[in-house]
Amino acid sequence: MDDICSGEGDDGRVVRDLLEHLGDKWTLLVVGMLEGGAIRYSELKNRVPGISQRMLTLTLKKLERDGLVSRESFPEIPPRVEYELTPLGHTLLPPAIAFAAWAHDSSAEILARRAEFDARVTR
Amino acid sequence: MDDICSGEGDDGRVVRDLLEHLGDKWTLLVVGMLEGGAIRYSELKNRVPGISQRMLTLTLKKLERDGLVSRESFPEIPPRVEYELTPLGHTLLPPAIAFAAWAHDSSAEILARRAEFDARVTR
DNA sequence: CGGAATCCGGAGGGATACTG
DNA sequence: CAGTATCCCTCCGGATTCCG
Repeated sequence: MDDICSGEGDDGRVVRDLLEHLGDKWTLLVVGMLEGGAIRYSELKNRVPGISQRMLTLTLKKLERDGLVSRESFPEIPPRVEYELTPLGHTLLPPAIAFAAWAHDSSAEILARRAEFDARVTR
Repeated sequence: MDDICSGEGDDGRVVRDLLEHLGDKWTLLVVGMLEGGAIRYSELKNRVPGISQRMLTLTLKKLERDGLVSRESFPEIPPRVEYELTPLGHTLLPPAIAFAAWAHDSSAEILARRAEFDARVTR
């Protein structure tokens, strides 16, 4: 398909940028966690195991900047901030889920192939 | 969906690893270029604009190790090496294309939101 | 032609401490 | 609680050179 490939034109560039953009260590995980609806910062942090405050904040800000996630802060004590997928953000869900499903379904075979390959090379 | 999320269990770990694995700078692009069938190293390098020899080699080796790509070298002069998606590799194509299509369709709106956001913050 | 090996700068990202 | 600010270090990945 040309969408993935095309080396020429601004279009290809943008697509590549987005791919790289979403492909970082945390973005897809965070998006996945937002599937269920609005959720607050600390809850998000709990559900994405291993993420640091710094990375969670940066990831959310990036997503907010791109219009994929909306942020609402409630001036209470203690403070509460909720994040939610925007309509645009929701459109990302199907491809992301398809991707995750593929990874889930293929992981066993991939691990097997990997072990096979390593055994062949190590010897 | 649990597939993207689940923090517990080896399963979640593997999926996350694969996501991170495929999410690097070049892997998806290379897979996309292989859609059309077997293709040789230099041709691949031409079609993935901006990739270095090092990264192309590393990416291909990683894909080969995971059983997504097969490598066949022809002992000729000059040497020729062809890469091709394995059946397992082909199963990655649909999700990857869905992803690229999303990026393609959404890029305009994302760029708009980004500009909007930046204007709001910069002021 | 198709790599492998080496060098190297800089971004990515973790840990920690502080603030409103 | 929800961040921000700093430090610091790993390792990704580009450029270059060498080999079969």
